Amino acid sequence: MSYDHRAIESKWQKLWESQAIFEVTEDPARPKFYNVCMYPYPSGALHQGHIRNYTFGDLLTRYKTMRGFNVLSPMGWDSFGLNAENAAIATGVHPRVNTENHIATMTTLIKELGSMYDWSRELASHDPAFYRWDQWLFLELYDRGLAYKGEAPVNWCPKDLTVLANEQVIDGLCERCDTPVVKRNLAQWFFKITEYADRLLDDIETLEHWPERVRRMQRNWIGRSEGAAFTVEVEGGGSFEVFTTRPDTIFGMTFCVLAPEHPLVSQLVSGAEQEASVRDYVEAASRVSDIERMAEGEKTGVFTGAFAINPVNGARVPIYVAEYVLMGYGTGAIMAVPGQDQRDWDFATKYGIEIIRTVEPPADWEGEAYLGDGTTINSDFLDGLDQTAAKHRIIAWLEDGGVGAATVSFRLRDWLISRQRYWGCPIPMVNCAVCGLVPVPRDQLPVLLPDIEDYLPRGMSPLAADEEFVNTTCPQCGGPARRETDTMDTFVDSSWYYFRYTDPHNDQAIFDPAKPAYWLPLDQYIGGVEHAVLHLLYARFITKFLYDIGLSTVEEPFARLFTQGMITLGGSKMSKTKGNVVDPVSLFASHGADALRLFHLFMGPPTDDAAWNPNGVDGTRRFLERVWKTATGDHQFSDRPEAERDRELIGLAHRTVAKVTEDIDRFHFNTAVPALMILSNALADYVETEPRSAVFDEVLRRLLLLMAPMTPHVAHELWERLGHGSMLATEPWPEWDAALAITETVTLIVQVNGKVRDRLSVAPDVDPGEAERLALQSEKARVWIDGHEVRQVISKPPRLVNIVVG
RNA sequence: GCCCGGGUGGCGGAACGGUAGACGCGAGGGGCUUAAACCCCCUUGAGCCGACACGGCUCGUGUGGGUUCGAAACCCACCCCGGGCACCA
Repeated sequence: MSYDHRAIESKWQKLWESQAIFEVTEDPARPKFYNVCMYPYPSGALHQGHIRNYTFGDLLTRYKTMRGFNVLSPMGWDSFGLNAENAAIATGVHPRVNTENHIATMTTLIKELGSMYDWSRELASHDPAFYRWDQWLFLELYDRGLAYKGEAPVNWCPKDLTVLANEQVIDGLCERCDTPVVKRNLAQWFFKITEYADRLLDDIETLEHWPERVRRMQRNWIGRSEGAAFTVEVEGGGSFEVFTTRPDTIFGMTFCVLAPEHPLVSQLVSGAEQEASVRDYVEAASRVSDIERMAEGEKTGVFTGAFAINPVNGARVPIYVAEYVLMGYGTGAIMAVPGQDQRDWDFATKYGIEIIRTVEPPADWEGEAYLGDGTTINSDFLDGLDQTAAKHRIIAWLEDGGVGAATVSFRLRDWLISRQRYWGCPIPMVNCAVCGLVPVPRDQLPVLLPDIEDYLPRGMSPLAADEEFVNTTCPQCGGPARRETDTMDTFVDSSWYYFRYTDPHNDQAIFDPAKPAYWLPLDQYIGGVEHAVLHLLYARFITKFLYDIGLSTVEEPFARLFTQGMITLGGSKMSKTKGNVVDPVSLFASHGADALRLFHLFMGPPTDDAAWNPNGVDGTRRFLERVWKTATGDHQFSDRPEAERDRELIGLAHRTVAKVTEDIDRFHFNTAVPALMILSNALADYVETEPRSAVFDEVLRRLLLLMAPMTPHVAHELWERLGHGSMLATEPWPEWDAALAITETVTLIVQVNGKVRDRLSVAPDVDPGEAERLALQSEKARVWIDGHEVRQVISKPPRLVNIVVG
């Protein structure tokens, strides 16, 4: 190999760092560009996904810097969380020790990639200087009723012995350990994200530079549905609320269903002959995990013995308890309309319940429940109306009678933030026997996470065993009190860390609002698509909250979101469990960081999953070798018609600048790289022997400028060796001249009936008549034209002439 | 079931409705070398015609239709792969 990547990479990494090129402050004179790669969990290893992420991010940092932006690109650590704690349980080493070792290792590796950050702003969520403000944020939410403790059926992972947010349950399984999740009634801390549901949904429309896929996933997740809620009286006393999206079908309600967890159930059956069977059913339902519930194909349920009164016509209908109604959605109770709902149809059929159609199905309808539009029937004063009119009419009727109202239901639940685990941010609350729940005063923050010996989860936070931590005095009455021992979900940390980057060392406030006022929103946020609904939704929520309390000038934190694809090998995601990991760090040693970076840019569209090619980095290294050889060789220029050849090469250089610029701007890195290869190959062909020419120097200069953000070490080294005194990283990005970018000749395609029959070389500005004449004269085309009538000639000079013959 | 993406050589992938397969990997052949590696050159969608060579023809972007002078791209139907959501009332 002709260049020593180890030597030049470490040389330039040191220079960039010592010259603090990527350390920035607010500068109103320049346009800002706030660029963040999602901060990593410090696992201790750098995998290909990280490399891909940071290569894209660094490319942008460097590119935007060259384009004159004031670029902030910080780095930090998502350093709380279950992984470190589980590792601690396995090894006995304190999570802090492990975490901090991992951070040190990963910092070194990230620097070896040549990826540049403003390290003066580094933060870590396990640092009390950071999590102190998690606690402060919690108190702000608490003061406004947006953080609350409530008993609710929660997702419980029996293996990790902790609760999970809805978003952390995948197909009924714990997202970390794939254990089936069960429901438990527990007192837990929640953030009231549902209060923001409408704004979170509506503002998705403003996120025009987000991938449509992520926007759709968030819309889905929030799951807004419009309908009506109304009260159903129970015969003999009592009532319950139901929610429906189809109030127009109310006359078809032939039974009602309560969720097994519905609070009215036990009251309804108390003393009834059905009491035992209903209690058995509810008991059985509570024992199975959601995944088992879903696996049940057939709907099951049990009659309560009670009857409800349909408010619209006084009909007496049976009340059932059935698993297919979920306590977690709507009101946990439904009016069942088997004629217009397939689930209700199935249930009614199984239990012999009456079915009334209230919407006229099409004449040829052979299905069961009819969900489509039609004329309303069997519905008294709604008869003859279409669905929209019927909905309006019935809602007005419900409202007039004080029975119900139009309402909106969300699939989104409040965000459950408490975790019964050790390695997280303590919740800053105390329980006083006299005063109840009392917030820790802000001047007593942070509530420090104590060092403990035993992190084994026992269904309560390990902190509960630390008497010294737990026992405290009540901030209100001074009497004895006990601290909250749950810690916060790590997604609380990540929902605001990008604010903290703008003022990372502030020990008086979470940040000075003037700082994010300058930097936010993020101009680019880059990370994996797996965060589409978790982190990205929570972060939007917290930003809106910070906006509401006057700390943020923006309601949406991420102006542009880029979600990168995964790296796959042998058809599946690279992962330790699959055993198909290619360690990127060994490639630093063998091929160098530049070659690895370039391959990540080259391997395919950045949004798509990309298959790892074991020989790919060989290829990009070969390219860099050729550039090196071309740039450093002693060249002679042979006799040739110089002017024309020079113009061609200059033209290509200008076209390449245009193409690479455009491709970077639209994140098409995989097509920018080939453009560089073509230019460098042309340059290599151009040189034969010495001495250098001005054209060669100019084209090479441009090539190195274009390479600077992609393969910064090689580009900087060659830049220096060619005698440029400046630092390449701060050189302005090259411009291009459209006049020079023009080619001498272009290929004119001659088609006959749409088939290519000849290719002619013409001037780029050839006029339409001339192009047509040349095409019609083409001998190769004449073979296909002669003997036929020319019916039409489509002339699109200078690229194409299509001759239509009959 | 509903909602999205996507199907192009041996592989990753290019291609404003206008030369399909850029660029790279791999493979084959040749050169360099005592030899190998590196490196350099040539070939590389399929089939066929022609032949010293230049060349030429037909087919070809999941399948079947359609629109168009012209379709990988636009429209309709279907098949397959990937993802998201899902007893959501």
